[in-house]
Amino acid sequence: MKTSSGRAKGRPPRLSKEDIVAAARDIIADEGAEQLTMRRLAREIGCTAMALYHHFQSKDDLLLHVLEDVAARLPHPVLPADPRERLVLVCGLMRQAFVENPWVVPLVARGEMVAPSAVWMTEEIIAALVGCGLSVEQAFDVNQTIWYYTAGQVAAAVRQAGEAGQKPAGPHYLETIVAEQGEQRSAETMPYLSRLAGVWRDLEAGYSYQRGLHHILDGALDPDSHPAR
Amino acid sequence: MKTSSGRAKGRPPRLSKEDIVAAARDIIADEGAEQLTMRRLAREIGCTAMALYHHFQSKDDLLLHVLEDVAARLPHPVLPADPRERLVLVCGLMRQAFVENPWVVPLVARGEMVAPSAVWMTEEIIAALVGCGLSVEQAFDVNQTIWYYTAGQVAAAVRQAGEAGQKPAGPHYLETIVAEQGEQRSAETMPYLSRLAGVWRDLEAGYSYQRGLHHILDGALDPDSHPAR
DNA sequence: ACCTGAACACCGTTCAAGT
DNA sequence: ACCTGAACACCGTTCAAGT
Repeated sequence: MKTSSGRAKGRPPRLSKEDIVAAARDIIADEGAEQLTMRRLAREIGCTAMALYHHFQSKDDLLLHVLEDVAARLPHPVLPADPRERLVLVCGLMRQAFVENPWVVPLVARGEMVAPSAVWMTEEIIAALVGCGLSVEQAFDVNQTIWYYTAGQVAAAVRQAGEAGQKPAGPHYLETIVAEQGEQRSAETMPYLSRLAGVWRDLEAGYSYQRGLHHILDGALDPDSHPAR
Repeated sequence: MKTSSGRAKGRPPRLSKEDIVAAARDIIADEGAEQLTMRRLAREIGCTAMALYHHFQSKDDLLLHVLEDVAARLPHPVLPADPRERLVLVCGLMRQAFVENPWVVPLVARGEMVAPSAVWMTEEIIAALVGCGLSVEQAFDVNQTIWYYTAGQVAAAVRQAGEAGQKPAGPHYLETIVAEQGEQRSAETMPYLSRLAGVWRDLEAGYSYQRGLHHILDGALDPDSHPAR
């Protein structure tokens, strides 16, 4: 019942916010966020770029709506009772959501944009941390730590996935550095890195987000690790 | 003795790579990385934008040289003998370097650019982790975890610092959400976040990178946390 | 070899005008 | 109220030409 007062005035809209958001979402999904420009979006919809500004204040405003649209479609499964299991599962869902929507990572990491439909994850994480025996303040702290870790890990994972798409994965920069300054000298100045250079990519591929998360939880849930503040 | 063979041919260069890099570094330091454009840089130096392309393949190539220049100027103090103390100190230096040069965060986090002059930090971290009793493979893993955490934390810290500069720090988005859907309903659907919304910024300001790092180390250096792989 | 001038193919956004 | 057309103020980069 949104027809506020009397009948609608003026020209009836040909474009709806929902349609524009949906079209933007499709372009990002199909061709990546870099391909989403106001002109490109307008071409897809069949209007001029300027018509979009009648529905959204700016491109950022539009992106905020796309973000909320994506967040509203995220899975919200039933969670296990054990708080630590809940924690690992929700963090995994959060990470998965970012991996599948890599364009939101820089926006959300910079803290400029947030989707109301996704805050339940943070609520669950803090609640589960409290369930593990932390105070609310401690839970806030650990939630931050987890978030920073997750954001950084996803950024790196997205990068690797992007690289895998195009090039035949040339030599890692560490190999280049070792090659440039010579193996002899490299082994002296950076013994570990010169050994690891060749297998760096393999080790990277074997990295487990969940294992790292468990390390953080092991350290953060230890009662001794939280002095009175 | 780089004058390879015979005397120099052609027109003597008016611009040097070093001068261009220095000018670019100054612009970024004074006005931020967003202000560095090829045209702006050329104006500063007193040439056309196109002249720059005779010294660098692209803007990215130029940025790579600026990055290396910055990395080469980072402090490299004597480190304590105790491996855990070394770890915390080197990570602090790394974080500090990023906080003081926020423009490198997205570049390095995406893994596209790396400065040879800064790899000693990674070498020290891995060596210290081995000194704490880990295998090289385990040390690699934990180094990744630390790196992800650091990258994410710095990105957030830089954001906050940027916000503090301009606006009088409007309400946090959590407060906005709570206000929009009502305190009553918010307290039901997200009890912890509705309680934390008002003090979120204060808690954020009280977050300690070092404390989070210690949590990670506590968990990761525990012998039980590394099953055979 | 080193640098210039003009141009290409883009951006997000403003603003006056049309229906 | 809704949309168009032209324009503004930018980008990074290419390419032929000058010295």
